Amino acid sequence: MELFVDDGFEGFSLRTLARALGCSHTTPYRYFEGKDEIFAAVRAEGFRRFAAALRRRLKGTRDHDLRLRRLAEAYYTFAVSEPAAFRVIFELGQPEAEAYPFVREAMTDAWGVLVGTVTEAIEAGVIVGDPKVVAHTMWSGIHGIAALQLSGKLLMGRSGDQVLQTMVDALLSAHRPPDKERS
Amino acid sequence: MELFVDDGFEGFSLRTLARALGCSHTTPYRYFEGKDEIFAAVRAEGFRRFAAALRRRLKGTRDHDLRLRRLAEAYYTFAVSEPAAFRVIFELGQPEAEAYPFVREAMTDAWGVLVGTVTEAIEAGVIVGDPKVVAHTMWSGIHGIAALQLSGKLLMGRSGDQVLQTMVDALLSAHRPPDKERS
DNA sequence: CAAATGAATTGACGATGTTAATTTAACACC
DNA sequence: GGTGTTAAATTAACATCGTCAATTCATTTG
Repeated sequence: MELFVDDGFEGFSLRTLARALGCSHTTPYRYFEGKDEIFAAVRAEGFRRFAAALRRRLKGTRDHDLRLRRLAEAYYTFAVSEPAAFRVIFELGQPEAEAYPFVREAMTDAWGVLVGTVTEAIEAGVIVGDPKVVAHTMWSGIHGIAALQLSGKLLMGRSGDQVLQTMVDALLSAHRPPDKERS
Repeated sequence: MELFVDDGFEGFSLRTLARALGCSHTTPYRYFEGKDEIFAAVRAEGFRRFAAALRRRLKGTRDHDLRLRRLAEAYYTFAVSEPAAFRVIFELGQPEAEAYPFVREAMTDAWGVLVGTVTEAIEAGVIVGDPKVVAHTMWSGIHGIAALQLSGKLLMGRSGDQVLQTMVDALLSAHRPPDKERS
């Protein structure tokens, strides 16, 4: 994953990887079937780091509203603090990589954190709606901010925090129960 | 851009392009300085199509609320109906491509449609807030849905429309003026 | 027609992903 | 300790890629 930070995304090569590892350029073929699987392995690792970062930020927080806010914050923070991992995970247009089962597994695990937190908040009555739809809406909102930030299209790169705050407030207030108390 | 649809994103090669054009593999060098500039040209074209699609959908609509909804719809529709162009535009992690002035130009033009429509709606009193922040928030929300849809992570690929509807409703209702009439 | 200029092609170089053949290392067994 | 077997790593080679230099072809100009 370090090679992605240095050489960018396209410039990644097995041979420089092998050079960095101190072995010959075909040694990785003994452990992976080719570049695609190495790619997939890095992707899976990215998903694992992502899920771990989300869970870490959630740990110890009981209040559902705060959990949702912290989840959004962790999502965005992960994107800007580990851009290489975020890119590897969310880069558009590599549908074949998810064919590897261990990538799908790591992906659904990370996704489970997001959808699970939303579902718990709905069950607790903090917000209302179809868990899947609400989860995907919130996730999409945060993801869009992170994605545009990473490609340098968000406010010319400055202060994504304010946009994030606006987004979270809007999404939460739109899904408040009509006129109930939180249990 | 067709080659991106067929061969994916990484598999694009100048030589197959030349083969498809019926010329030799170095002929493009007479018109472009290299692969990067060809890439940038395709990117600029993508931005132009994007801006054109947005303007086309906006044409003839006066009501600001409807304009914002149609803009969001056009954004999403463009992503799913022209995924190759959308990828070329919004793929993460190619900051060097925007160095070409004609790419920046096409990008700021497309961006102007989005920020302009939001600004007009704010000036008309339909929604409130800092134009830049509101525009980026709405854009991010729609963009996130489109991006996740394209990478197959949105509701397992089905029914992004419901998520889009939820998102737009949430973002619009959150920015309504406190208790005023629309002028 | 000759000269000169622009356009297109060929040839070559280093680098990449991948496969096949070859060498090196490690280990059980008589 | 020597032997056969298996795993691991290396070397060699191939097709392809982006790019540059030299060359050929075409077209216009005087």
